[in-house]
Amino acid sequence: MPADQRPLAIFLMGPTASGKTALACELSRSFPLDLISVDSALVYRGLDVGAAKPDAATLAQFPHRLIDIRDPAQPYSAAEFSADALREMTSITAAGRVPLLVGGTGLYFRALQYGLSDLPEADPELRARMAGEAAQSGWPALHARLAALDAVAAARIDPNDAQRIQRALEVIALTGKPLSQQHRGPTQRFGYRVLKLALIPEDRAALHARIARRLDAMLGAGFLDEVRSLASRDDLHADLPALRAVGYRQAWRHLKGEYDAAQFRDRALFATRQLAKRQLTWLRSELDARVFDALDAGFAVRAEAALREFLN
RNA sequence: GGCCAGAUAGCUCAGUUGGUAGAGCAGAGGAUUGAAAAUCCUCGUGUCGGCGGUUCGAUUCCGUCUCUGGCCA
Repeated sequence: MPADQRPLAIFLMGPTASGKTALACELSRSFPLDLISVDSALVYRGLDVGAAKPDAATLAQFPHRLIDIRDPAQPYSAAEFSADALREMTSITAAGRVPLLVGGTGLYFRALQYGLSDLPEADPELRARMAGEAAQSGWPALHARLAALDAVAAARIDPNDAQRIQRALEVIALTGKPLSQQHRGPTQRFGYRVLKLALIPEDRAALHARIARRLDAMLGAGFLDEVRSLASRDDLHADLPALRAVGYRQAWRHLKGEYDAAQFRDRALFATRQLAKRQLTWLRSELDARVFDALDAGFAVRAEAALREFLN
């Protein structure tokens, strides 16, 4: 069997508040790495403090690609990420360096590595129409319609899962073909030989404590002012993906008077912990990843050793 | 000190005309094809505050004690 000639790439994955950014910067001191962010919230300009975006000084010293590439009024998507990341990886590799993809968005990592089916992008008008219908008759009714058009997809999608029912119907409307009959992803294998590093905190309670400390730090660093300034724009609203991000959604409702300060903090905390849990679920399915305990001192040294071995 | 109202799942509470109890939130696990920090699914035995009494049987009724609110002194 011939040696694997594909260029190298590194994935650094972990839940929120696990220390991914710090490790990525640390590693890029010692190796010829260029960083690409894999994060559905960091793409938006103006989501800084509350999204735990690396600060300007850090970004100046360790540039991350795919941060601040979108206005919050404009939704981004996994498909766009996949194309953008591939393009950045190509350019990094061409420069003789190694891309390090760091982030916590499981679907983005998957879309990048395994591809998505060749499907049409979201159609806002169509979605608005379906949402209006659902408000009248309920999502289970639309699910029933989906069952008639695409039984396989309907069996997989829960009658209450508005988002997936909507997408499945949208694909049929736009292509005339059921979602379940569109094959998934490019058949060729991924163009990079990947080392996956997973930062998984073993001690959940300790992760929760870190999340709480970080939220309080965000609040002290002007998180609410940041959201106030977003709220002052008249082209932004609560249904945009950027403003549904953890913390922002709760801050928005607080500023609208729905939650008092204490409720806001509690709900933001809950939402962040729930995010971390879902991220960990993604990570457990990454069977070929090298796992490091993010809360264990010395994980950086071991990650570095793994990287050195991989790059040589 | 007196009167009244509470005391039930980690939290907020519902309920049992007496047959040992259930919601929301939190938490855990899972799914994940252009919104993914999204969206959805599954998971609830807890001295029903303590001790006595009545009863076949008390978390439920009665007494008493403790604690927490409120009102009156």
